[in-house]
Amino acid sequence: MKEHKVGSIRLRIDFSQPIYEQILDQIRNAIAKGEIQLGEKIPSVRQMAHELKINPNTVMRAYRELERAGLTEKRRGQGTFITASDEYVKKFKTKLLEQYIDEFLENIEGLGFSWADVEEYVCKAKREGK
Amino acid sequence: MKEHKVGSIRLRIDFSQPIYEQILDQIRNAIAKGEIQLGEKIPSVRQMAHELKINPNTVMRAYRELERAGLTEKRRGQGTFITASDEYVKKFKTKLLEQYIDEFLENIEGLGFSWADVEEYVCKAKREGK
DNA sequence: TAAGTGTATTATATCACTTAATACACTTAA
DNA sequence: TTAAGTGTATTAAGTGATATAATACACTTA
Repeated sequence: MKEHKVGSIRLRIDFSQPIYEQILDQIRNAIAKGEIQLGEKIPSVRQMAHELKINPNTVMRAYRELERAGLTEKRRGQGTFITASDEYVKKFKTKLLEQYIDEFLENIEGLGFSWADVEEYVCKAKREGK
Repeated sequence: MKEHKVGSIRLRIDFSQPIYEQILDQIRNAIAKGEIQLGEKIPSVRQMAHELKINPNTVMRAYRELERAGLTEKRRGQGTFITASDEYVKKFKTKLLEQYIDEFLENIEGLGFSWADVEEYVCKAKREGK
């Protein structure tokens, strides 16, 4: 449960999930939230590995997935950069939201709650969360 | 992605998750949905293992977790039974719902959508889902 | 007593994840 | 040209979770 700041990126790594997945998720979310500027260079594989005290291969895997998602672009000898498309990030955020919603609806489906019940609990959770 | 019917329980087992977790989740949900009667005897470890063509130890693990969650009660020489408390199931369902809601809110937090936006997408997903 | 329960143990196999060491290709700046 | 810093690739090994296998024990019921 350590909190690191690598470059402009805040990362919380624990043992709940694979490390590469945590890095992937958190950078992805940071992009969606606008915490990382479009076009910005993110820390190199080696620097990230060094600061998080993990293996470069693990960072590599996270970065590879980021590129597969179309969120970053790598330039040999220069580094890894956030894909500079506002439009794409917007689409990506929407896709993320819809994915989370589908997952949520699937989870609660058949639990026997009316939608009014669900809404009430959501409101309660929102009040308590903040 | 095979569909089995063991006793009164429908089970879909695939390779997306650990087998014991799928059994656990699906029996838990079946209880919450009322698809399994309270007090009912569920298939024995051996029968379940035989029908799903998996190892008894794997079934055991699922059943152990079910008991840890307070949903079942085992009687040596007799079998495993659903805990006969309507009240407890009700509490359990509420806890499940709240857990799913928390997870959902945490996921979408900071994506930059207003709550009105989220509600709109939820409505859309509900229409398309059914 | 026999058959059917849950339980426990030990051993083995497989896979995902992670680390480690090393080498190569490319870019930039001194 | 050279050195340092990039991403990339490969091979090997270690670890833990998951699953299987074989076997034995304790209990309940018919």
